[in-house]
Amino acid sequence: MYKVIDFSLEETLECGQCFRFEKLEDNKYLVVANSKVIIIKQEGNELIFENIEDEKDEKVWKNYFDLDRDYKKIKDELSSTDKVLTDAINYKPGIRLLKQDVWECLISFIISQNKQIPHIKQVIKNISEAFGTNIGTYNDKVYYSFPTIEQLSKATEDQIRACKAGFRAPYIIDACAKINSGQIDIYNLESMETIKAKEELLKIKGVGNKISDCVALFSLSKHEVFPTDVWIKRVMEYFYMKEEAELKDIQKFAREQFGDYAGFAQQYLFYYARDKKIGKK
DNA sequence: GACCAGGGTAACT
DNA sequence: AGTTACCATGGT
Repeated sequence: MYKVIDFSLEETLECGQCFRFEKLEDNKYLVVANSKVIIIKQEGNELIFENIEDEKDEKVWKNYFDLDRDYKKIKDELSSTDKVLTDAINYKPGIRLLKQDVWECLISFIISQNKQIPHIKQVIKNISEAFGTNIGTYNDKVYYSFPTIEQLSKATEDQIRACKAGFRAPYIIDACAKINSGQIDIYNLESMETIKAKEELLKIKGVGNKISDCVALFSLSKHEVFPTDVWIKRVMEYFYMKEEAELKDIQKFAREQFGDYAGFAQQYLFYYARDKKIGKK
């Protein structure tokens, strides 16, 4: 059990950064990550892990939920920049940026392109069931870990297509080939400069600016990047640019406006825009 | 049935 | 170097 502040389990899981969770009840979730299934619930400012084994495990999940970071400081600093962002922060003040595994995060966001979140979750589940490891049962349902690099590298393009990945299947094959061969060392990216890490990720087919930004933010702790998807584009044009803007101009603006915490700002704005359907018609 | 989704590639000017 | 069709699949 932990005391948590500036944290909402629901907001953190539902804000679109991760895909392997199920809502069991209000403020109670099943999460699949770190090759484990955990049941976690929040009661006020208490966070309760129902099936955690030892202290080492606790550390892993504390790290996963980014519980040691001072979010009040981040939110205060971001709130001082402008009113729009203040509104977005106050709308979902309990969001935290998860620390996700870089391999799973990369493949997940390759799958995400041009897809809605429920579909993304389904395809990742299909792939895990097809190639991952049985990691336990809950409510008579069997859960599978996200496949390792080795496991997924055994898959054929047709098998991945069968998981409903569609045209993204060859991209996943390419990622497996480049990573399993050692050509790209994704577990070394965190120690690199953001630009260098992105360069490496961009070598993979189907990985462009947005997906590499998501990996950088959600698993490499590169908190200054500003992943710009359709929703972020809309919210930025609607509130800040006041006209249609190009990707590079939006990202440049965001870095100047939000500074080194641009990635956090992005996540508050994303949830806000998507929930309120900002700029959509 | 048209349109869109946490985009990116390749084939065009 | 800048635009544009197209890529599978499911929801609205």
